[in-house]
Amino acid sequence: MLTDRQLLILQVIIDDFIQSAQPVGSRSLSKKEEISFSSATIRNEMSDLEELGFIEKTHTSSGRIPSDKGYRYYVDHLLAPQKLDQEDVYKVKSIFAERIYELEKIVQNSARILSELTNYTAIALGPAVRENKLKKIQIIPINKQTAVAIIVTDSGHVQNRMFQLPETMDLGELEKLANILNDRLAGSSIESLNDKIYKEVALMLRQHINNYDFILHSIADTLLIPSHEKLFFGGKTNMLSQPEFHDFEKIKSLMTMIEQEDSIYELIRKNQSGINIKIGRENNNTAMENCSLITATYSIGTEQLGSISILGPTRMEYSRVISLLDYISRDLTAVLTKLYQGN
Amino acid sequence: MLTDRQLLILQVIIDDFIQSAQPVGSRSLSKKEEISFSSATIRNEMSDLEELGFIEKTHTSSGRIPSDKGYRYYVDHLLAPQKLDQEDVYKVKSIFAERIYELEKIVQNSARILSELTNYTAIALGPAVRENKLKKIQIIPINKQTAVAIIVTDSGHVQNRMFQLPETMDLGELEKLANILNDRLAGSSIESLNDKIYKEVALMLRQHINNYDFILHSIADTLLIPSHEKLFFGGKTNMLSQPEFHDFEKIKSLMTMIEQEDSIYELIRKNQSGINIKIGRENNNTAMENCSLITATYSIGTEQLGSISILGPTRMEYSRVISLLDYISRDLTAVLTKLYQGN
DNA sequence: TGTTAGCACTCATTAATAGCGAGTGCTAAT
DNA sequence: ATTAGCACTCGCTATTAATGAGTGCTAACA
Repeated sequence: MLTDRQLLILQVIIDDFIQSAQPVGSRSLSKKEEISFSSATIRNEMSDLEELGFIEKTHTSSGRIPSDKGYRYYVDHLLAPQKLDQEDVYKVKSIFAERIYELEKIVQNSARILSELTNYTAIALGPAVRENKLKKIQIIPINKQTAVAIIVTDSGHVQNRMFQLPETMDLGELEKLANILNDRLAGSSIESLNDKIYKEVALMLRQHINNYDFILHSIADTLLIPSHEKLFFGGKTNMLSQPEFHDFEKIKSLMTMIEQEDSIYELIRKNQSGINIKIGRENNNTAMENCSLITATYSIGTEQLGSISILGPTRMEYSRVISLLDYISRDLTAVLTKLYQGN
Repeated sequence: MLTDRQLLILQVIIDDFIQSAQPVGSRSLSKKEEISFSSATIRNEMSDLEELGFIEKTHTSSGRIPSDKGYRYYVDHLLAPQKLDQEDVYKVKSIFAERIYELEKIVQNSARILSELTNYTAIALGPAVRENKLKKIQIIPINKQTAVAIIVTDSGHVQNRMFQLPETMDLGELEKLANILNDRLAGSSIESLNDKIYKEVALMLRQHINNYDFILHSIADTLLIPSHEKLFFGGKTNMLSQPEFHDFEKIKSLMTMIEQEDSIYELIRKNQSGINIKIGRENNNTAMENCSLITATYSIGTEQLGSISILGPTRMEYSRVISLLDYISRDLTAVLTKLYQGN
């Protein structure tokens, strides 16, 4: 167990390093007003803290920097929740100022604002449509060979895809097709559609529609949900300004990873509701070794919809970011719940 | 006018620099097999070429590098069109291998493949919907207060937006609204819709729809086309690997510009059909000082739809990039024309 | 007269060197 | 238990010198 003095020193080291990005030495620590003992005492304590794994040296005679473990302890035990100042609150509120009814736009806005507020990179995972219910399927012929299928969910999400028509299909038959699909599938969850088409609708189609086999797969494909929800980014290039990324290999691997939606999705996928914090190597990703990721989820009622994350250096302003994320996600949840609860 | 020998030297300097990214000196030039005169002679010629503005020195005793003007001359007069090798052709063909009916996906694919083939950044400007004709407007109520309007064009493009309903609006009335809109607007170009709604449809709506004024603007907004077509990117981070961008300020301003869709749009907006080449400062953008942009347009029939560009360092493989872009854009135009011509 | 050999000069780059300063660990005195 | 003191480490910066790839200019040559 750490003594009070060790805690104090750890906290001051981390606060200082977050601010300066420079290793913190015993002498400069001893000058701080919070600290009333000599640099020699601090050196002894730092030596212990290092042995315990909370801080590290960059070389034998350097000052100390926090380790992942140090940040973890800081985040779990030492963090004083920061009050947002008026300007922050004002900016966050502006996300909801416009009357926007599309979830995606709101979420996208949140990412942008958040990145501006923090100067880090914001990543928002768009609302899941998996559990949305099908409102309506429209099939609209474009020309003799092609038609576009449009599905609309009960949250107003629209998704569409073109497919090829069999030669012989006429308008009446297309309409019949759409009717059957709507009769059978309206109200079903989006994620179940593809399944249901084969299990419950196929037979019906076979009876009523010519060229049934030709069109079945096209339709089924159309109803498939994308492998993951949309990702929205804000401040993708902000990390270029962080001193820890003034190293070409580091920035390159990070930027390349950010461009790869799959790996980003992998990073932010599983999150319990509330605030989730992954520090440095906890992210299990070499490109993220010097980064922390803080994620907050948003919901409608109790149903978790998506998440908003901040990606910053491990030397991140945890307190501020957590406060902001917490605030935004609560607001987002409240607004969305009010808008969409109990359709 | 340049002598043949000067042309030869200019060409060899540029070819060498494109390959090596290092200033080219007289001695190393004299060793090339194409060149059969002494380094002293070359120095004299280079001195002239510099005076004429085709090449530059990085410092008083350095080798020469091509200037923007040098590249421009090279591109306009010296470029030998390069034959694509089998592998390139194969990869380009793969863009069209899948049976995809959505223009946007094809264009997006082109950008990705092109960036992989060149290791530069590819930017595709999606198909313009401005001149598409309206196929159908659908209005689908989501709940008591909101509905989603969906418009479909004759090319299968779908665009949708949610809007708020007046309290008193019932289903029948919504349907009536949709019918009026379809009657009046089907077949009109997308860019004219917003206008027409106010000029030609407003009166009709006023007569038949309660709360006409409430809904008019919502509908009109929905029919507004976005300020510019979609942009698709490939290889956004490729420029990080170019030696000319191993400078933090440069890479930062370039990446930041790439993230700003507006400025990218500004760069690639106006292009005559065919291949367009902008070298370095010709782009009129400080972040692009060390970049060239080569753009090819694609069309359906003779109607220009969009463009595909390659953004690379001024020291770019012009010959190869031009060949690739030319090839892809022709293919794209051919495929699209075949698919969509004369709906 | 166009070409080339030769030479003095420039400048980026690299390696070696030294001094500075911020830091440490350890020891001994308080 | 705390602290003053001291030797030591190491990154950083500046200086210097050597190297080498390049230049421009001049004079000789074909």
